[in-house]
Amino acid sequence: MSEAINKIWSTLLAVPKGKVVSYGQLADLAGQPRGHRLAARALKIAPDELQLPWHRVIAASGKIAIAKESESYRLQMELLRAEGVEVTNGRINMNKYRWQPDLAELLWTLKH
DNA sequence: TTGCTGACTGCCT
DNA sequence: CAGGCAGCCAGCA
Repeated sequence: MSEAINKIWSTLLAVPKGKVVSYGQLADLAGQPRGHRLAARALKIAPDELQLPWHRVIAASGKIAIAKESESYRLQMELLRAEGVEVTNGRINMNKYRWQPDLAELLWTLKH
C-alpha cells in the first residue's frame, strides 16, 4: 500500500465525531495538495478492520459523494445523523460542520 | 509507455 | 440551483 494512502487513512482517524471534511481537505491535511482523487480511492479500498470514520468524508459541495441509490449512501447519512450532523436533502452545512483542526491535532496526525 | 477510469473540484452556462 | 466540462493524478490493463 502506498505511503500516501496510509497518510490519508491516519489523517482520517483524527477527524472528531460530529465533524466532516471534504475529499480535497483530507488530501491536503495528509500532504497531498491535489490528491482529492487519491482520497476517494483511499476510502474505496480501505479495509474494514481499520474502522475508519469514512462517513465523515463528503464532497466539497456539502453533498454525500456516493450514488444515492446505494446502500452505503443510506448508511452514511444515518451514521452522520447519529453523530448530530444535520443532513437535509442529502446535503450538509459545511460552514457549520467542517473540521478545522488546531495545531495540536495536526501534529497528532503527523506522528501517525 | 499509453490510455482510461474515478466515493472529486472549481468554473462557466 | 442544476448540469456540463476540463483539470487532476495514482492505479491498472
